[in-house]
Amino acid sequence: MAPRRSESLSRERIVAAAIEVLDAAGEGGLTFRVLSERLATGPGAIYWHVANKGELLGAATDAVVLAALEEEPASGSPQDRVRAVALGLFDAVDDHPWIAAQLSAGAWQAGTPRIVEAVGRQVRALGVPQRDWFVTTTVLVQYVLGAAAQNAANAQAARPGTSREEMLDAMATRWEELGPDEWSFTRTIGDQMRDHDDREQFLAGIDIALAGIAALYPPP
Amino acid sequence: MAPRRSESLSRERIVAAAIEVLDAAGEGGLTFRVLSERLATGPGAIYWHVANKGELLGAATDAVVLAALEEEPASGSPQDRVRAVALGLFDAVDDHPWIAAQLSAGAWQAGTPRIVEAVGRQVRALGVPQRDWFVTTTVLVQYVLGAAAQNAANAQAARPGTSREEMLDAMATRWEELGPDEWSFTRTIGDQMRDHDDREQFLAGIDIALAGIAALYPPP
DNA sequence: ACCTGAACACCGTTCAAGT
DNA sequence: ACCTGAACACCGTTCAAGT
Repeated sequence: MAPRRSESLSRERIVAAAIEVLDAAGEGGLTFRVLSERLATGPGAIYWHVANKGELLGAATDAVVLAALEEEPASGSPQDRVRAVALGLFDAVDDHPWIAAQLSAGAWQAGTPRIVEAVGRQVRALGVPQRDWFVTTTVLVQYVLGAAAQNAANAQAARPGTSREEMLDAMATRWEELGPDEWSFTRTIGDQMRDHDDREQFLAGIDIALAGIAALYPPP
Repeated sequence: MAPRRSESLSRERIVAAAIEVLDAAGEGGLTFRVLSERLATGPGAIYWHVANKGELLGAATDAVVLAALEEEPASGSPQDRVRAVALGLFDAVDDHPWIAAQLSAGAWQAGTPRIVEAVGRQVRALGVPQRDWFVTTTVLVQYVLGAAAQNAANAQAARPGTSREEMLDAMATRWEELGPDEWSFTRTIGDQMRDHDDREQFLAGIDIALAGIAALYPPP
């Protein structure tokens, strides 16, 4: 059922529709034909408002990231606020897995400064000396975006019909069956991989980074 | 000039040719038609050895990752060996930027266990208690892959004709011109972003993680 | 078993023509 | 200024037919 054309086309309406399509069908499912049908126009019409598919994906990612950052609470310790920003982005990637590729590839797009600002303020509050603000903040942001992206990819990787548990179990079993010498480490962590919780694992990374920052820049 | 068909087709020859095309023309440049022309066959022939484009990209990524890990030295402190593995992957991504998308998306493919093994052995040597081996190793691997991927994306983002310096300078200037209140942090790190070195920045992340591990699991 | 190459069902993007 | 929709130049993938 083609939706009736209530309002005229606009960049915002196009981006909103693109997000719906992406959430429902993934990046491969977003097509100018599908999108224009949903908007009750022709494919060419979209190009009046958006330069190309890449820009459309970028705009959709930005919208999702901005929405995620707005929920960020304005109080708590710097550590807690870093965790809050990180978890907000983690959940956003979880809800919209297609932004993962954009975040790790689209590199420092329009939405990224917001993330930098949100994280950087806590880095400053943590007592990191000014000359290391950029490095420290970037490291945190890179971890958050990179880890969230890889988590989303893992979640997507399951072939339809296979649950997360089945997939983890299969992979853990494969690891446990590796050669004893060449794989002396990997063999032993199969059951930890089977049992782990993605969110906890992600937060453990934040805690390692925060502990490292505290160790390198001890508060007075 | 179409190369003469010296040997018969094989998965290895196809993957090797794919890597050459990818290095020269990027992911968008890899086409079954281009590839088959280079191999002096028809596009259909490739499908006898490779299931589809995704599998081909995965195999190419694996080959590059395995080659990078083989250069890893077998001596040094655990910290230095973590740095060596990390830098090896960083450089591999730098030389073959197209693997970035694979590494952050292809999640735990065939090459990943090797990375886990290489990093995990050092985590073990660092004295991390066994019950935290999986989390700690995964955090390090996620940082390495995520940060390397984002660095590659940044390097690629420059439009042809723009140097890295020009791009960084333009971005730094944009940051410095942001509103004083809303962007009180981001405004101040423009010059650090202008001057930073990608490799050093990447290694700083490793050092923060190692410092965090040392703080959370103090050696006896 | 392995390769050929035409054909299929798509894509993103453009653009003359309309309003 | 904005929209239409046919057309262009591609894709990945399949498959009957060959060797």
